[in-house]
Amino acid sequence: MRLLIYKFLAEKKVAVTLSDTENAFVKADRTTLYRTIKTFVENDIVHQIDDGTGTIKYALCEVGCSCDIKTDLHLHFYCSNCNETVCLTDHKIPQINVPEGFISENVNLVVKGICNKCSSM
Amino acid sequence: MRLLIYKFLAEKKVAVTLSDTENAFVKADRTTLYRTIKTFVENDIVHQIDDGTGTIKYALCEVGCSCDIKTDLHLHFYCSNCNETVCLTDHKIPQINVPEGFISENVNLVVKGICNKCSSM
DNA sequence: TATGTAAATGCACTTCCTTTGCATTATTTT
DNA sequence: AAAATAATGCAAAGGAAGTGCATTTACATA
Repeated sequence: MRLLIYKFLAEKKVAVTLSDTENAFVKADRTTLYRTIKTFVENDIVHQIDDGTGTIKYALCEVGCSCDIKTDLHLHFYCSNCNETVCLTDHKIPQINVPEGFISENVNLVVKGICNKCSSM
Repeated sequence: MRLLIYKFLAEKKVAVTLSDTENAFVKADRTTLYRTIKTFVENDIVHQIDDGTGTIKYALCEVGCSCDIKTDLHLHFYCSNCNETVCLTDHKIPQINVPEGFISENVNLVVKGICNKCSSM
């Protein structure tokens, strides 16, 4: 099961929701998928993305990704046309300055707009 | 009613959820608050913040804010200790480069960590 | 091979939040 | 004052995340 889900995520180029996975695996129960992905997340195999749509999306981490805040934070692009979220893994998040007293532990950067596929149509 | 809600938002220094507002106005109905805030959002009086907690938060726009992508996008800081989200209006979001073909319309940047209040305790 | 233990699965249910439909009440306009 | 428009409240729907428990499957070891 886990292998199947892993494969599914690997084939998808975009981040998927739990429902997406559910639709892909009609036979399996929602809970199984939920917990499997949760296991993946806990083991840094996939990362969660909150793209502002209200539903969490998941995507495989890059090869060699350690989910480390300093090196592995890339930005995500949410297309408001096709509703897909892609990982722009080559685009690391720039250094963000926070005021005195604030300690930053994590950064989430989502760019919303039209993706390359939709803009070329 | 709208004036009251506006005042409430103005007094709050942090972004609030719908529930927060609900607790502040026990007499008013949830729907009224919801719709009022929605109206505010549509008229660029407040902006929505998705800080990754799963519940949308709202905060007044700055004076003179036109919710314009080029000038008014500031970053938000979510404190994982006190669960509060503050607008760092002085910290504009840096220029984000997206690949060829992508058209960016909006940028959402949330830094997660410990806020100044909590770090000094 | 039998069997005991741990992990994985499925079902049902709960909870939380957002959103909408509809009837009622208030407010404005003519 | 009557008509039109807007605002409110109640109820309920809808979506999604998460949990408890029982059952099944897999695995290791005696």
